[in-house]
Amino acid sequence: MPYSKQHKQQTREKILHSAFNLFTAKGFDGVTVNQLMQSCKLTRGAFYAHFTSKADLYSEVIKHSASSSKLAELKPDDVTDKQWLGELLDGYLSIEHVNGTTPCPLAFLATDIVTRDIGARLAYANAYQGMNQAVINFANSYTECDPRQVLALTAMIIGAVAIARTMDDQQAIISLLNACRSEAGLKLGGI
Amino acid sequence: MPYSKQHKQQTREKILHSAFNLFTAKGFDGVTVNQLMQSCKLTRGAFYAHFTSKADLYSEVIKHSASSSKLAELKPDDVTDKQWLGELLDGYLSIEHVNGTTPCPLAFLATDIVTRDIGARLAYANAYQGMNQAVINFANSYTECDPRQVLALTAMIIGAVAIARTMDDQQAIISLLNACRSEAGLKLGGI
DNA sequence: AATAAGATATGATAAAGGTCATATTAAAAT
DNA sequence: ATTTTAATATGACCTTTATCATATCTTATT
Repeated sequence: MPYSKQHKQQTREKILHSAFNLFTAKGFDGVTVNQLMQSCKLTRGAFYAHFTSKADLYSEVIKHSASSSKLAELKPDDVTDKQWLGELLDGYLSIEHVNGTTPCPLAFLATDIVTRDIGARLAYANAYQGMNQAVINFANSYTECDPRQVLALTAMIIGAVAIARTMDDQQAIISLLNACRSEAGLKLGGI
Repeated sequence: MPYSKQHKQQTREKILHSAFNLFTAKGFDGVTVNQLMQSCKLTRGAFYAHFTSKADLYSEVIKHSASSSKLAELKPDDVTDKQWLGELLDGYLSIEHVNGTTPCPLAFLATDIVTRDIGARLAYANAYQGMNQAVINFANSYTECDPRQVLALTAMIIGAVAIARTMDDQQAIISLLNACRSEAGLKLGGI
C-alpha cells in the first residue's frame, strides 16, 4: 500500500486549512480550485480525490472551522471564565482578527453564505449556535445572563467585524471595535 | 434626435434598480449582466451604453441606493424624531427586511463588498456613515446620545440582519430580530 | 528490488460569462 | 414621409473555471 495511512488525511486537512483562509479572505466565488490546490503545493486534479465538488468543500470547511476555532481551545486553569470571556472578546474585536489572522467564518462569510447550498448554511447555523452557547455558558458561570441579550451581543460583534473588514480607514476601524468592546463588556457584567 | 430626452436616464434608473435588487439578493458574482438586463427586458448589449463595466455598475448601485433608502424619505410632520427612529428600527429589524423587500446594502452586502474595488468600498463606507449620522441626529433631538454607542448599535442591527439572512429557522430569525430590537430601544432612550 | 494500490498530475472538455463590434431599430425633428 | 441620431439587439470572441478521464508517480509491503 502506497503512502502512509495518514497521508491522505493530512492532505485533506491541508486543503481544508488553506480553503478556510482563502474562502474567508475572498469568498466562495473568489477562490478557484486551482488557486486553492496550488496554495497546498498540489494540482487541481488531486482535489477530487478529497472532495466531490467545490461546493462540498465549502460545507466541510465551515464544519471543520468549528474545531479549529478559539472557542474550541481549552481555557487555561488559572483563568476564570470571566477573564477568559474577556480575552475572547478582545481577540474577536481586534485589528488582527479583522486583518484575517484566525478569521471567524460567521463574520467573514455572513453574506457569502446566503446563496450557498443547504449544507453550507446548516454548518454556518451550527457555528452560530456554538458561539451563542459558548458565550452563555461562560457568562452564566459568574453572572445572571439573559440569552436574548447574548443574541444581541453576538450580532453586534459579528456585525462589527464584518463592517470593519469593508473599511479602509484604520482609525475608524479601531473606533468601531473599541465601541463594541465597551458595549460588550457592559452587557457581560463589566469585563 | 431619437428617443425622448429622459429615455436613457430612465433606462439607467431601471438598470440601477434591478441591479440593486439582484446584487443584494445574490451578490456581485451571483448576478450576470445577461440576467440583469433580461430583468429589465433588455439585452446584454445595451448594458454598455450605460455603464463601462459590471464593476462600475456595482459602485453606482451602492451610491444610488443611498438616495432610495428609507433614511432618505421625509419624516412626516406629525411624527416625532423619537417615534420615527422607532419606526425605522422596526422596519430594519423586520422579517420583511430580511426577506429582501427594500434591502439595506450595508447588511446584505457586508462581506461581498470586501473584495470589490475601491469605488464600491467607498460607496459602502459612505452609506455606513450616513446611517450612523442619521441615528445620531434623530437620537440627539430628544436625548443625550453617545456616538460610540451608535457605532455599537448600527453594528448590531446590521449584523442581526446579515445573520438572519443566513438562517432557515423562522422562529430563530424572529428571536434574533426581537432581541436586537429590544436592545436598540434601550440604548436609544426607551423606544 | 519489485509490486501494487492509491495519491497526484496532466490534458481535455464543456459551459459560462464579460465585453465588444456590428447590425438593427425607434422616434424626434424636418 | 424621410432623415438622422442614439438606443438597443445580435453574434462573436476570448477568458476563466469546474470537472473528469487518463497517465504518472509514491511508497508500504513483500
